[in-house]
Amino acid sequence: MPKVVDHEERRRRIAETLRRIAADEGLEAVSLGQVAAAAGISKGQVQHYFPTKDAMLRYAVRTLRDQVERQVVAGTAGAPPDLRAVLVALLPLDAESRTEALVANAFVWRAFKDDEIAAWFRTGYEHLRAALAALVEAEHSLSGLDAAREADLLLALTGGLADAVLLGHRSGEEAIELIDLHLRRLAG
Amino acid sequence: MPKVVDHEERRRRIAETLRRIAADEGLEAVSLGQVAAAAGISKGQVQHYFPTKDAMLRYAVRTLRDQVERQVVAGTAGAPPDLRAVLVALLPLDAESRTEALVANAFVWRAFKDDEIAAWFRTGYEHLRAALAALVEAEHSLSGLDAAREADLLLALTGGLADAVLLGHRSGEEAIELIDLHLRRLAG
DNA sequence: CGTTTTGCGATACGATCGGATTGTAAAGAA
DNA sequence: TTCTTTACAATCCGATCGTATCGCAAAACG
Repeated sequence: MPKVVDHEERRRRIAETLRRIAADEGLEAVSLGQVAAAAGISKGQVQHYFPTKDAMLRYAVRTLRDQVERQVVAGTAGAPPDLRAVLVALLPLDAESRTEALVANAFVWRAFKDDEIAAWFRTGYEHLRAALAALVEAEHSLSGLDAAREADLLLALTGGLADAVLLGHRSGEEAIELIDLHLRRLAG
Repeated sequence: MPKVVDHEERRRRIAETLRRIAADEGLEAVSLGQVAAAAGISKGQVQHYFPTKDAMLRYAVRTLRDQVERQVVAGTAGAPPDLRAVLVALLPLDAESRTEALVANAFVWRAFKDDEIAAWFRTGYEHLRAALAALVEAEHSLSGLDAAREADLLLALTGGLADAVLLGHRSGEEAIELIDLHLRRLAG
């Protein structure tokens, strides 16, 4: 065998390039040639690591979810689990999370045609839902509330705010204020 | 001059076909050939009414917004202006509004690359925001609230719920229940 | 009636797509 | 060393894309 290479590392680098293109120019700008050129490698090499374009897209989605989860964990690290901090961490406030949100949104609508991508988004949604419900339950100021239902509400609200921020309809500060307004009302 | 034709009517028919394809198979499946074939006309005729593909897409967005506004008005017609009814009308509950929501979502991300489309979405958002604020203000059970802020909250919440319903994460009934939960809390 | 204008079908063009094929250099295995 | 396998580059293929162009029939206008 020739050069010993870390296959997973190559795939990760290609997927990162793919996501950068998807965030910058849209998912429809993602092609084998574009990805290869942007990654500084040949089309053949891309094909060597991904049998088809769909496989490449699926891999990019899979590793994106890992990245988002890491981002949320990092955004709330050090402190005790705090409901507000998690919600704020879900907003696209810095360039990095903005890129992630853009890519996620670009991929979401592929889920309608690709069951595997749909499954990734569904489990991601369920994880987040469960985590939020647990945080609601743990918050002493929110005792007496239906945690699952409030988690659904918070998830929808934060998702809508994230879209509004992403599209420039609201600023990040406004979104945080609205989250605080809602939480204040929850607490009584 | 030959056959007297209603240009606007032709364009409307083409735009409708385009939106149907976008909803069924995604925006990337929209091509001149596909639209022409689905509309039962020739590629040349499509070109005759739209100089470029972008012009066609922009027209489709413009008329979509009119359609959505008509839908919301129709969904709340006859009755006095009712905040809850408007919010529910924004959810993709039937096949028609589901298609509209799908198309709108497919187009939203084009707004990043097309300032004209971005402007259409922005004004649509502002209209909706103003309308909701007026309804909040009019609702006697909600007196004493910051109408503009509550409208933002409601818009984000409903938007997030609409996405969740569209993606199959929540059912329409669940979404309505969550809206009611929020409204009940608003009312005190 | 003839001229001009318009609606629109047909087709050609160059670019780009995803994917398949082929060639080749490098490096362990024999 | 020789053989085999792997990493990857280069190129080709057929399909499809958006757009441009050509041609012609129909109809209002002189």
